[in-house]
Amino acid sequence: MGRPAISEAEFEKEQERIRDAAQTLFEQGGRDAVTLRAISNTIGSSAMQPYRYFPDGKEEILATVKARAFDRFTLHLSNASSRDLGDIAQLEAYCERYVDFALSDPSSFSLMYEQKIDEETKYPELIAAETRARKPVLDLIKQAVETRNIEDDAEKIAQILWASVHGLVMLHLSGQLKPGNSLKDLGEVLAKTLKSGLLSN
Amino acid sequence: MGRPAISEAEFEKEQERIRDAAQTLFEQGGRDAVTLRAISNTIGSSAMQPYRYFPDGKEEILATVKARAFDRFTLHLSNASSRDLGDIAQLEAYCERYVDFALSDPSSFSLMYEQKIDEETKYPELIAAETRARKPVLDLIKQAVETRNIEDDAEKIAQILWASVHGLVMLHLSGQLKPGNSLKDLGEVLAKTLKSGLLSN
DNA sequence: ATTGTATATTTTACATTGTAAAGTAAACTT
DNA sequence: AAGTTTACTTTACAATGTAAAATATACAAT
Repeated sequence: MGRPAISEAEFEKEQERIRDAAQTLFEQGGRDAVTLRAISNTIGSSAMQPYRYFPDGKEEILATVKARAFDRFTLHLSNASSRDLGDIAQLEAYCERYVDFALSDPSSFSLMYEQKIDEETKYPELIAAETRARKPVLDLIKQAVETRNIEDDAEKIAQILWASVHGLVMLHLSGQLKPGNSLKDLGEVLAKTLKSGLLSN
Repeated sequence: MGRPAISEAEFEKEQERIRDAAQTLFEQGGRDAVTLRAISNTIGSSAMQPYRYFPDGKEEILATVKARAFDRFTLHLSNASSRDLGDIAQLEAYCERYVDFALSDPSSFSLMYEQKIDEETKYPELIAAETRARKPVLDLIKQAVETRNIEDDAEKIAQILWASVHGLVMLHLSGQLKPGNSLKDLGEVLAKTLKSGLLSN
């Protein structure tokens, strides 16, 4: 009795339409362009419609856009692994890919790493997506650490490598690197320094 | 002829009251608590009053709050330099101070490094303030590079050191470091790695 | 067929925000 | 006393997120 509830598949399809709309708006006009009215306008519905599919409203919608950006990031990074390279060369390739992504889609990158308090606990999917992105690098490092008898914890090494590149990119994106030194140059110096630092243990 | 214009000193005093109000609001309730009505309420004026002293409105007011946060950061870092320590030990002290600051006032730190497009060109004072914070570290590194005949560019080294610590802290603040490894531990591994990497050249 | 009811969607309404524009007050000169 | 310039307030408005109410829809039961 009553109007039939839509199927789960349809529900998810509708979620996807909303997320697509939000993402397009984000790409075209940045964060501020993502409003519920703009989204609903795009999908041809009332302003309240998105709430049916994302009860938390705008915050939740943006979280899914973020998660998707992380997925693109993961994919982009995974293209860096060429099995025929040595582990160090592979790590360097990851580093380059990381920078590539941030430069090719800086607004997505900024969105991914913007800091909303407690968002990570509210949307664990975000943390999961970020972890997925980092995993290949971690695995590679674990393997390298084993091969080379490096004494440090592989996980810690992975995190500091990731964090170093991350910091470089973040400072670049917020315009706080000295203009003279390109990101590429600095990345090379960083890679060289970390490499010799790790191998000399 | 006409009501007398207030003196420059008074103008700046009024700016300071507004900035103080904004800063207090920020400290107590985060970014969202900083509204023009809350500010004007605090200083006992109409909502439009702040515009007299900051024509660009909210954005400009927040930029001054940011700049002041950078100044506090600079001060905090400057307390790290003990002349009786070696250069490496001093660098490690800076690193520790950096982390300290971010952990003791994470919301200010986030504000300082949040990414508003084109803000740096609109408010060059912000970039200047960030440069001031970094300068002691840069000087120290320049000196160390000279002393030790390291071949790399001191400026580049300074930037990658700064960026590495920055990245570590940023990831920590956005909850994206594995919970197991404390920031302190990772900072030590990072410091050790960079140190041996730089000195082995 | 009509009525009832559960679900889906829209309409309406409201509080909050930044800020433009118009209005008012104050203090000086003439 | 009148005029003018500066400081400040009041009013007004558009945009936004979203709660609450209203409506539409599609089935079941009678």
